[in-house]
Amino acid sequence: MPELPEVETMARDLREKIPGLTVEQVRVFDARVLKDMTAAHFTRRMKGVTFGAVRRRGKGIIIELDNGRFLFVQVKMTGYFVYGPQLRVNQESSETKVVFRLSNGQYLNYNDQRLFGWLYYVDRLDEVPYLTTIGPEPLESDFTLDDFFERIGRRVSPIKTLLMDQHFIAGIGNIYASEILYASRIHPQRRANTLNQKQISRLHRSIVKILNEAVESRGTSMRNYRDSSGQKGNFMRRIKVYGRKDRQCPSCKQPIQRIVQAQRSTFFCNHCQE
DNA sequence: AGGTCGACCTGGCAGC
DNA sequence: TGCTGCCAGGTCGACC
Repeated sequence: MPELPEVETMARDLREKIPGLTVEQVRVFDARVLKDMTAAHFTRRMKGVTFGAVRRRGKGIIIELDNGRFLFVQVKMTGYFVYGPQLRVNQESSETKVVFRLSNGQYLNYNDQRLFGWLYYVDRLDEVPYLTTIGPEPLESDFTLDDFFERIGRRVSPIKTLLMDQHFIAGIGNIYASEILYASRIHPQRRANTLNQKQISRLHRSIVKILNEAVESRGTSMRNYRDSSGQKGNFMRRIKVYGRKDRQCPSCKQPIQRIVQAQRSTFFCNHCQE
């Protein structure tokens, strides 16, 4: 899915567009995206509600509602929003699962090809297990080197796997884990507790730098990802290793390697990363 | 406690 | 042209 930078882009786009707008009509095309709720129930709850503040936590989008409730969205691998005028029926994407008609005459579609994503309608955010268990936000001030250093030293799992563990740190997924480790010159199979102080410091700096740059670029579009206007993210151009097996390392010109860790592809340079 | 693996889904693409 | 198998920005729960 969309990782932190892509979800941040989605949240920022929604924040520009939907606060203050009221839901006039809801159409559910596939109720499998609704968490613990039938289409009828969801429609009844959402109709007449006005959207409030929008924010991101980890890879989730939190939308406040004027009735004190929340819409929480986990887009997982292929979920995304489309905002704009109504599409004619035969132009509507087969990926469109839920459509909200808004009080300004515009439409907000939730699309999701693989149906892994979820829309939660909840009374309180602590009803969402994901939100109560995920780790620190890497772009917030409480993501300090001291704390990171202290926690990383207690973990024995390979560093790539650990970076993707949302309980350890929120928001990093498969693309940025590879990119961050390349920038840090750390081998993805290194056990977390074997990293020295210098490496941990480089890793901490790279996490913040890469994620910030990717947010500035409105994310990465390898395949499916699009923003709510249908545009691709621009960080693709700055990808150094992800998806580039057998291509040259930008630094040493050796071929990029692909391995599988925890059932996910990892890309790295065996020469530059140790 | 912490790690690994299958399950949840659809669709694009390479190879035969 | 099929067909098969592999691959895909994620997370949860069952198992060791």
